[in-house]
Amino acid sequence: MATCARCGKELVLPGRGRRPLYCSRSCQARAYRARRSVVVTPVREQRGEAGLSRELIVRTAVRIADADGLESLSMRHVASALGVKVMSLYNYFAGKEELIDLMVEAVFADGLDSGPPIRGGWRAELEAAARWEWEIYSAHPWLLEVIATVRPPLVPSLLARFERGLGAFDGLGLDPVTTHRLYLGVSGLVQGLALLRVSEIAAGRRGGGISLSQWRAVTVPAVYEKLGAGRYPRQSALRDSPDVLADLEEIFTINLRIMLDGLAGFVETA
Amino acid sequence: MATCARCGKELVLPGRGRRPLYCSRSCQARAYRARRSVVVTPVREQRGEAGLSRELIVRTAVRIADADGLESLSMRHVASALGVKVMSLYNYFAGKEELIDLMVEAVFADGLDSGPPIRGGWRAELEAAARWEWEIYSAHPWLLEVIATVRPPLVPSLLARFERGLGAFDGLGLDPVTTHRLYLGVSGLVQGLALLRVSEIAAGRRGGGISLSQWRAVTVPAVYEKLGAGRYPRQSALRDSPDVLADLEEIFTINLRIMLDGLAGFVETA
DNA sequence: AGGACATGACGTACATCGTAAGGAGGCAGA
DNA sequence: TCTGCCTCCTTACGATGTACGTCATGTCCT
Repeated sequence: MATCARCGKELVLPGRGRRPLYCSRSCQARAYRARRSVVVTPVREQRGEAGLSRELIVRTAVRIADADGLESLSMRHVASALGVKVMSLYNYFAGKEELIDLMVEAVFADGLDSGPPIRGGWRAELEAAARWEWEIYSAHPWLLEVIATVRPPLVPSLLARFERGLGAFDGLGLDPVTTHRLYLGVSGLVQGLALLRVSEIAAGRRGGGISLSQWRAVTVPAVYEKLGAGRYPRQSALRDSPDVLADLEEIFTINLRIMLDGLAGFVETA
Repeated sequence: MATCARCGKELVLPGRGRRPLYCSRSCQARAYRARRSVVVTPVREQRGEAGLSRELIVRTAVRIADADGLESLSMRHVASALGVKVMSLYNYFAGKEELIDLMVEAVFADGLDSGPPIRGGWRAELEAAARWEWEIYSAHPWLLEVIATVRPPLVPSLLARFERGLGAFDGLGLDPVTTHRLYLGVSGLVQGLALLRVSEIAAGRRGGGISLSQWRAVTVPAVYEKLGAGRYPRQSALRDSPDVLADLEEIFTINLRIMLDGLAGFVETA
């Protein structure tokens, strides 16, 4: 009397080979899913057949996150953008976290190998790395939300970028730990300034249909007013200054220069 | 024939005064809630009566967020920590966003007026402001998540901090726009480096019960391995370096010094 | 004194989220 | 034709934020 290889129920039909037997196709499918663990092998994709694929799903998810922000990146949203039902996505990813990991990987890998390595000494190389990171956060603001809320995305392409950034310090005679610290500083400055853009964009989205400047025009004076006119003279002096979002490139440029100046002093004395 | 002041239905009983009349207690309550708009006036609280209060709720929410992170800050969680049902909280806040605003306000206001203003020139003042911001993000890692995902929290205490920070540049002869840019640079560096801590902590929480170092020990070599041993020599050299989390104070100190050095050069030539 | 209003705690209900569990059926090889 | 591999699907669950309405208190005016 043979039994089902998964649920143990007795089988009416005796098995003919030495393969496992299942009491139903459901039991068989479930055993299959348990067997293949987390890593999905996209077979159809290799054969170039139509239908879903990890890459297609990731591209769609990135497009949604770019346009509407991370908060509207729901599995249902992605699925419906692909004309597919939600649970179909789970044939390609273990869950939303893995999808986001792959989104990060895809974005950081984009253009990774393009162009020759920058020449011109550590300063030019570092500046190039910083500008590249800056532009990625500009194009994909959700990246910083992921970094801030979810995890340090230890994806290969990010490690590659990191490695290239560390390489800027080659030949300066610094020890690895110091190199690491310095590069984290430059990268931190970029990320911190990029946060300005992210939060401004998020604020704009939150304001409903109104533009950012309209939103600011409403709330900022209200806050100032509530606290007394003369209490914040320095910020009041900024009322007619360019909007932070409009001034962002200038802010980035001037502060990157300052940081690199400081670094120059450091490597000279070291 | 009088009508309900809210829903317009005809009333059977004619009104006797000139007050608005309502067709039911529900209509009256709803009109009341609409009338008091967003700002809630906590009357009981003033009288020192027991029960809920905005401040108590905010304190509880901050405690939860400090301990378990922003993602486990749910209204139900806060309510149950207070021994209260969920909807009771909505008598004190328009919604979760307002609660979070007040959490930010409370945290930034804490210790705002303590101590005399720092003397010792712009550099000492800036450094003090940066260190203070750094410590706040250390104590309340969820703050950066709020900044990154939700909104620029234009709460009064934050504006006050900002104003004080801008004040460090007083007397240097810089124009307001430049001052603004420079301060955003220092603050950006602090926030960017603080992101390191936030993401490390989030990663640790994500790993379930295991500690951060255990998690790293598992995943980081796995990533390295998958990509070939010699492909990331500079990061491989860091394998035995102190953990980022352990090294964070050093990373902050050295990079703040570098940034301030760069700033010194800037203000001298300006 | 009596009734209208202010205030706050609560129950119910709903849409949306991630995703676990399992079923239906196309496909390829035996 | 059968069997296992693989994909897509339906159903369902628990958690979330919160709209709406109800009830029980106070408080105050007449």
